[in-house]
Amino acid sequence: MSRSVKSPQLDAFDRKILAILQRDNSTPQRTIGDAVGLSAPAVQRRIKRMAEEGVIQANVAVLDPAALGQSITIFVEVEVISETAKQIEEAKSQFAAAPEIQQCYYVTGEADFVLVIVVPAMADYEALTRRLFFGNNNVKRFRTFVAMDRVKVGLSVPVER
Amino acid sequence: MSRSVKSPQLDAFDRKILAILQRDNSTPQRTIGDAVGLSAPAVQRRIKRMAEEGVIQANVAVLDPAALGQSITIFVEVEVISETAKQIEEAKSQFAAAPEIQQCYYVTGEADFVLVIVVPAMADYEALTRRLFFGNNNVKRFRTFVAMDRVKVGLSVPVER
DNA sequence: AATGAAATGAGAGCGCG
DNA sequence: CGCGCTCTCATTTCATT
Repeated sequence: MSRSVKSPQLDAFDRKILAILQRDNSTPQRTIGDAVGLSAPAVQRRIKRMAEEGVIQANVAVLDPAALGQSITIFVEVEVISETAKQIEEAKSQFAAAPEIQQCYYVTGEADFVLVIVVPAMADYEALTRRLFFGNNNVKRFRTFVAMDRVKVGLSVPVER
Repeated sequence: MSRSVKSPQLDAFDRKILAILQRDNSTPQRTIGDAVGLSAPAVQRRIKRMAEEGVIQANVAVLDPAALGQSITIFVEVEVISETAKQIEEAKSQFAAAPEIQQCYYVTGEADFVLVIVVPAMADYEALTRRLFFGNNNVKRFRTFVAMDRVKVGLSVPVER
């Protein structure tokens, strides 16, 4: 469920702060203040407010998948047979529950779902397909794309107006 | 360029720490220590080491695209005409440079690139396609999938063995 | 109503055993 | 690796515009 809680009213200061935090959230508030032209407490209040409003959703460490033995990134388009609300919800929760699935989008177009998957080896992906796709009789078809290069990876949002 | 600097030798403590930081990197070291069974300084040393090794690549804030007026997420498969090294590199740097493109992967399969794009409105996506795809005569074809629901979004890597 | 300066407190960083 | 200290930085208070 996507919840946009409030009407966030972001001014130019807020956007500059977000641009910095999005790149490195360990930046001291003092440093941020110098960069945007505010004092540290002012920066702190704005950050707190935006966290409460949900503009800042989380503060996370970005890890190197390869270092964790998860070196293969795979894209999958999934097409389902029946698109009843119940079955779509079922598919959503099933995909969301799989730890190998980093991202899952419900989409329009020639496919119904797009998945981004990270696994240690192709054998693991094969096992996953058996469990998730072949083991689900509502899956009509799926197409696999194996990533050879992660050209650009991130969840960064353009902040400028 | 993907740089795996070292052979990181991660033990069970490291993995537990990473699992926590990946969810919330503002967690106090003391709290992490209690959770994994180590003292705060030990946790700190491990975090520092993993940051230096590149296992921890960045510490970032995750923002709500909708709150920033970027409410549409789009998935695109791009197929190119000529796949010479030079032209692939050219396409990579072009895609990497566009701020609307959150993620770009070079893939095997029926497409050559997969893109994840975030824009304020469809008109912006249309403008982007004109610039990036129709304006590039090495692009043979592209298929668009508009996200209706972001079921699962993240860059989380499975940490368990 | 939001800011900045100064005081307080929590947590990170570092040397020690 | 854990214990202690120190010091930076986050957080609160308060006067100000």
